[in-house]
Amino acid sequence: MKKNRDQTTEQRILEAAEKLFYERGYAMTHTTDIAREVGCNQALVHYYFRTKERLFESFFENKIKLFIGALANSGNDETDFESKLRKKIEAHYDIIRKHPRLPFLLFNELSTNSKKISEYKAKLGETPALLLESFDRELKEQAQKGNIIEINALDLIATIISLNAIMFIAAPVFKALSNSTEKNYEKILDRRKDFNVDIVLKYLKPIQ
Amino acid sequence: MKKNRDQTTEQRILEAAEKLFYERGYAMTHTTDIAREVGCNQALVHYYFRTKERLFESFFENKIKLFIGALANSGNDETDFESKLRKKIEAHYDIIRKHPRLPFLLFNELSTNSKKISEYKAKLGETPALLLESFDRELKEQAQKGNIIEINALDLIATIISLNAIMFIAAPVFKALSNSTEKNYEKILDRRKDFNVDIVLKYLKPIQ
DNA sequence: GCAGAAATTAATAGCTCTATTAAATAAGTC
DNA sequence: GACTTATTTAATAGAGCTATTAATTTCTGC
Repeated sequence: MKKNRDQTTEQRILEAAEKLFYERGYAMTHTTDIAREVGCNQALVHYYFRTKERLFESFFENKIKLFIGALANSGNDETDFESKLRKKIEAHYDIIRKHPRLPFLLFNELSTNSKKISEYKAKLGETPALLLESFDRELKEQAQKGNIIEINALDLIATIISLNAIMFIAAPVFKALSNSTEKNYEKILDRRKDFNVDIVLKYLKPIQ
Repeated sequence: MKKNRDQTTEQRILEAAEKLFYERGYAMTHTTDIAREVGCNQALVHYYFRTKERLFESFFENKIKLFIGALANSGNDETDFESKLRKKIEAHYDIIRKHPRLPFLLFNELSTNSKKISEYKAKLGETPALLLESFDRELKEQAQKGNIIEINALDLIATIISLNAIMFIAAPVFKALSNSTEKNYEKILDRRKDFNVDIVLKYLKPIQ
């Protein structure tokens, strides 16, 4: 246990946990596995994080922020609404591509653990609701200007998230279905980003 | 253990398992829980299904067929391509609404268990690939006729599946985010079916 | 280099879960 | 009703998991 690749043991445990939680989810990842992955004693995992639950929380919160942040914070410097939206979709897609198992884990934890929803709701307070409202207003404005059709924020966000996540959530299925090698599938993923932007923007475009 | 509501014990076990597997997934559902749900001894679960794994398989296969079948078999009697596609999307959406946890479970099992992919690939043989090919041909035909833009089958299927699944996969999040009561969310789900048809058909429509 | 703090390990208690086995009960069958 | 088979239960082996504790090693400042 001295492979000190410039990382503290705590960091290495967190990383190993991250990897395994992504791969197998919470229930199927054991502190024993994490220790084995790191190459340390299993008690050490508990020494640093006390419980498996806390360890999980440690990385889960960051990931949620990453996921939401991509949509909320990207493209806000664009003046043109279409460019702004495009940037948001692309940034969100890029984050997911970097963390392909993230959407899945996110939906999983938030839907099997209904406590967590209320926890995060309490923790985040009014912020999400306010963001949603302000996005709703923006969409209404843009619709009145005739730039887009009428749509509510939730529908649009759901659409973006689903389109961006699907190729990763269902990757094994699609890979098998299309007889894709890893490289081939990477190409499919490249294309898909533009596809998603196109489908959203085309839907929003008022009939000419 | 004599509440014989016209069902065999085996069926009742399978149903209880179904319910719990949907709610909690494979790992978090225990044969003990299933027995408690049924109101029988835990050993009985093993008596009928031998292992938890086999019990899981027993219902999982049916569900996969349900999911794929909705897309593959609906609307095929329509002559008009657009109507056909509309029917497929709607049927698929309806199945998911009836089994809201199905997409999630499906993606989960197929992505954590890469063995299963090859298993199903072996079991289903060429059928999926052939279906995909024939759908690809049909899309090319329709594109040549000028009825739709060019698109490959995988992209289209991925789009439909993702749009149809998102409101269910992310239901707890969206419910919390929109401050929806159960009834309110049902209304959102009603609307969403048409929304999904619209967004797909609008994307496919050639620019006029 | 030594005392005290931090990091790490070995060992294990205490649970929980799956699966099996043997015994008990219920349900046919002739 | 006796015999056979099917269903159900109680008990438990055996494995694996989390978390804790106490002991050991490594590090740090003086």
